Amino acid sequence: MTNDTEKTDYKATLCMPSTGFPMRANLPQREPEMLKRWSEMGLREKLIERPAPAGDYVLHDGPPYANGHIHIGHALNKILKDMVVRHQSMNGKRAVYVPGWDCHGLPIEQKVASDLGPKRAQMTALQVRHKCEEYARKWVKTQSAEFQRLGIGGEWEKPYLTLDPKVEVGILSTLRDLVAQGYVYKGMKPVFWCASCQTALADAEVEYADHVSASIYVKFPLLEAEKNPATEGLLYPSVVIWTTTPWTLPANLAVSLHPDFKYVAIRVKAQHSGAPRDEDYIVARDMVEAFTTAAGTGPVEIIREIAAKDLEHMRMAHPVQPDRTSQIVLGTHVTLEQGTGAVHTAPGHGIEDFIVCREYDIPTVVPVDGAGRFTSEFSLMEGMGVWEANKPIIRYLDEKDILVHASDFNHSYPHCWRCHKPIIYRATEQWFMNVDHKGLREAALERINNGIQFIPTWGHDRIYNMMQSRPDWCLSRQRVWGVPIPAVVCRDSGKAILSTDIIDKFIKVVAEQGTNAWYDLPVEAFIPEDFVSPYSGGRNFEKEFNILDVWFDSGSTHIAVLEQRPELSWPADLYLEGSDQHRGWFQSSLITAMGTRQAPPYRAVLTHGFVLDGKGEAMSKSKGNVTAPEEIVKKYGADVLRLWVASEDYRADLKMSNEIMDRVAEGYRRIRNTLRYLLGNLSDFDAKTNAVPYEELPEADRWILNELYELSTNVQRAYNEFEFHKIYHWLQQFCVVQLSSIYLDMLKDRVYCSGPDSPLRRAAQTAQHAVAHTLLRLSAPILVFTADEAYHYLDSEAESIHLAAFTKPLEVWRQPVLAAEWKGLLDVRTDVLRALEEARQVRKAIGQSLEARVVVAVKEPRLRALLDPRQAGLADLFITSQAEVADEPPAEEGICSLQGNQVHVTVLKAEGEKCQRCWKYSPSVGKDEAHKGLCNRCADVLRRYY
RNA sequence: GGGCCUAUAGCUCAGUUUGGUUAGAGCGCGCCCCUGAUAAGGGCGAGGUCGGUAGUUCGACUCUACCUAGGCCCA
Repeated sequence: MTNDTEKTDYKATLCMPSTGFPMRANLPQREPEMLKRWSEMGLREKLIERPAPAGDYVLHDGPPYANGHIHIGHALNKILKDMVVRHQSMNGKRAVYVPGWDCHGLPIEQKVASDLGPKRAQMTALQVRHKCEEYARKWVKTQSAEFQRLGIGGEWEKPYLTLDPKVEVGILSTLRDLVAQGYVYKGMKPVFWCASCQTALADAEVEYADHVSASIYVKFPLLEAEKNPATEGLLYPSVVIWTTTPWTLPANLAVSLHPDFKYVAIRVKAQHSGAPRDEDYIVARDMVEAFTTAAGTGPVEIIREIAAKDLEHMRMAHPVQPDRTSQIVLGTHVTLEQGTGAVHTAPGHGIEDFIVCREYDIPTVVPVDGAGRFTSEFSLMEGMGVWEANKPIIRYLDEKDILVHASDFNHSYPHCWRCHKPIIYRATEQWFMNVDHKGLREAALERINNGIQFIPTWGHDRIYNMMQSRPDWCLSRQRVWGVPIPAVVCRDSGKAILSTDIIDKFIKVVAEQGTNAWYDLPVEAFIPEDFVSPYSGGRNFEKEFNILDVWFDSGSTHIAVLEQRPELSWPADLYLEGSDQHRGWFQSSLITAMGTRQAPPYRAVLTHGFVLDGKGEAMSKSKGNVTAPEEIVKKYGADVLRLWVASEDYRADLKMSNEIMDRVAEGYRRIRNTLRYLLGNLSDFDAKTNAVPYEELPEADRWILNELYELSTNVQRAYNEFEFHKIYHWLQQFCVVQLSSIYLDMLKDRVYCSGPDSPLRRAAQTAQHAVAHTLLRLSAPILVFTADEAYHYLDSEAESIHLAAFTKPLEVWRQPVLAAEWKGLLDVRTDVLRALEEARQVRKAIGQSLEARVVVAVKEPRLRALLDPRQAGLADLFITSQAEVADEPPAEEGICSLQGNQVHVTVLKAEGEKCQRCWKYSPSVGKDEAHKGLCNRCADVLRRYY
């Protein structure tokens, strides 16, 4: 045959897809180019300026910390936010996204200090603050570029920074409002304290190292034991405690027992004034053996069991403060891991001690000064350092016959990260916010129950439980890098004052000079003219140098940013952060809002999980399983990273691995290629002049439009419900199944062979045009780069897909009856394809399905009603050259036959010769005088169009 | 130790709300076709004791309890 030349000739008469949209995405290179284009065309401005018929949508950005490069969790968070914002924007809302940064706080101060090294000691607070600002701004710049590279759209030129004086004013005015309403008080709280550096330490500044402490068992003799039936009749009864910090005994105010533990009195041979005598010790029943062994008491006898409750409130002689007593309290912090089940409790030196004593209204006593020396509160050893005091205290206990046993004890103990000396726990004065004042806690809980949408819903339980049990908020930090708490001390009375008058004056100064003014200007600059100390009536003040907890900074941004910026509004429609923020930002923002505005700062709270490795374990440097967003962007491109975010269900934790990313990249490729094919088929289509009215579309086109209707409806609903992973799977599946496998495959003959301007081809293009437009819009919030790139090939005059709106699918597209019928047809198709596969793979009788003719045999009326009216179109559906419906399988054997689930299928050789143009077999081939190698359809097409 | 969450094919997800026929999809994998979507496209197929155990029930992936593994936040 002379086919070779002939084939080539006819290929030129086919309408093959043609597009400049590349198959290979090359995203790492192309994406930055698109960012540049968007910036040059002023996409942001256009988005903001265009009319917003549906109103505003405010997603308030939780500020990341301005320290270090962004990690995968940041990327996840920002991409989710971006998808929400873009979706809202395409829904006709004005969704201005103002990114923010948390710029104050210890980690930056620490990093700057370690960069400075020994120089730090010579620098003033102001100089350090300048360095910190410089450092924070550097990382803001870096992270901003990294976020933008991910395609996150936002006000990157004017973000909010918590170090910006405008924001600082907002933070301070939040504090002012709380002070005005009486929420803020000064109280005590135990903190880590380095006596050598004379400073408070944050948890992050503490390192643990081995340390040898004194381990002692001490008797607390019960007073008035005869008056309590529980202890009546015991011999010299005392409660025995165990401690490794003898120096905290002077601060002892109580002994804690666990309310649920069983306690016993044991009879012990003790020494008293140099002579032996029987005494009864009270310890936890389960600790008797451990205690008697460790203390070497010898054999003991259990005299009686005693419930902890029956001992509550009993008084005991104080071991080292003769003019004071101690009392028994109950607390669940008591454990049976070590000791006696009775815990020495000094609220000035332990957080749990502090908490349990607060419940009993026991005041906090701190007999230790900032240098770690005893004050006059412990006159016996006033001026002595706590570490030197251990031995004399033990000796004193022994002399008083209340020491049961003493030994050395080697354990892990907190040390100062800077001077490496052991540190102490010491209660200091701090500013607090009372979360129960004016019923704030109850009001917040009420609003959590009513009026805030939580996505997923269990976010409600989480924040509710936390809000229910959280302690007062410690607002102050003894640091330099932050918003100063403008409190002053009245020199005459020694009392601290936090006054709205002073805060107001400070705010005015901050608006002009920033918060550095607190360090720069004399205290007089902040004292209003007629202000006098409420304690002394004098005007003799000095500044306090505490800064606000950084959580207060970010917890005030709903006021400092949403209320300040004209393009934003209060409250936010949505806060969207990781699930750790139930304790963090969600809560701090809620508290400040309830305190100052009596309402929550957000209408909805969405939380996402954390990014884990392929095995589902947390990423950590030590495990070496960390994936940086930069790596993904370099290897696959930002759109693939975004598609990964969309593909995973963020309500649980998300997994990332090479395999997962390869799968997503594959999914991306399929979507991209499907788009490319659609664009290729539409290259010569002008919707204005070529579109075919819906009523004139062939059934297959109406079917795909129905599928498109379903897709569009479902996807838009999923966007509204923040279910992005469903969108990914639906888009992917639509491209692969409905389009590639079914519709586009069966369309090829019509599109390629019918002739460029034939109604059949124009009809196919009309449907594909709708598909392409819808698909691009639906995917635009996720595939920000790819969707826009493709959009320009679809409509060269359009500026950007991101200025387009989601469109409601046309109601006429919805054809439930047709859809149900086609479901039946496609089931028949499945049977046919299986038969064709047997003909191909087992019988080796055909290659292309066009080489076959199929006979579908079935009697069932339901199926016949489906098939009979469509006989003419079945070959197209099956992509065979011929297809017919019969009552019985044909007499001739054919290539193979198969009883499928729906119908019996016989595969036969196609009738006639192969048309050299459309490759279908037809008896009409050879009949046309002018075109011997063609079927009559192709011959007609050539005459008409070529 | 406490609060909240997760666990369905190698991977990502449906399904479970109101317990009920052979638990679905896409990707990947195996085999095949095509070479007119071609660093593409199509077909067929093999993969799951629904984390484990016990219980409720005529019947459980679905309900209950406990356990295991993992995550976040606390202690």
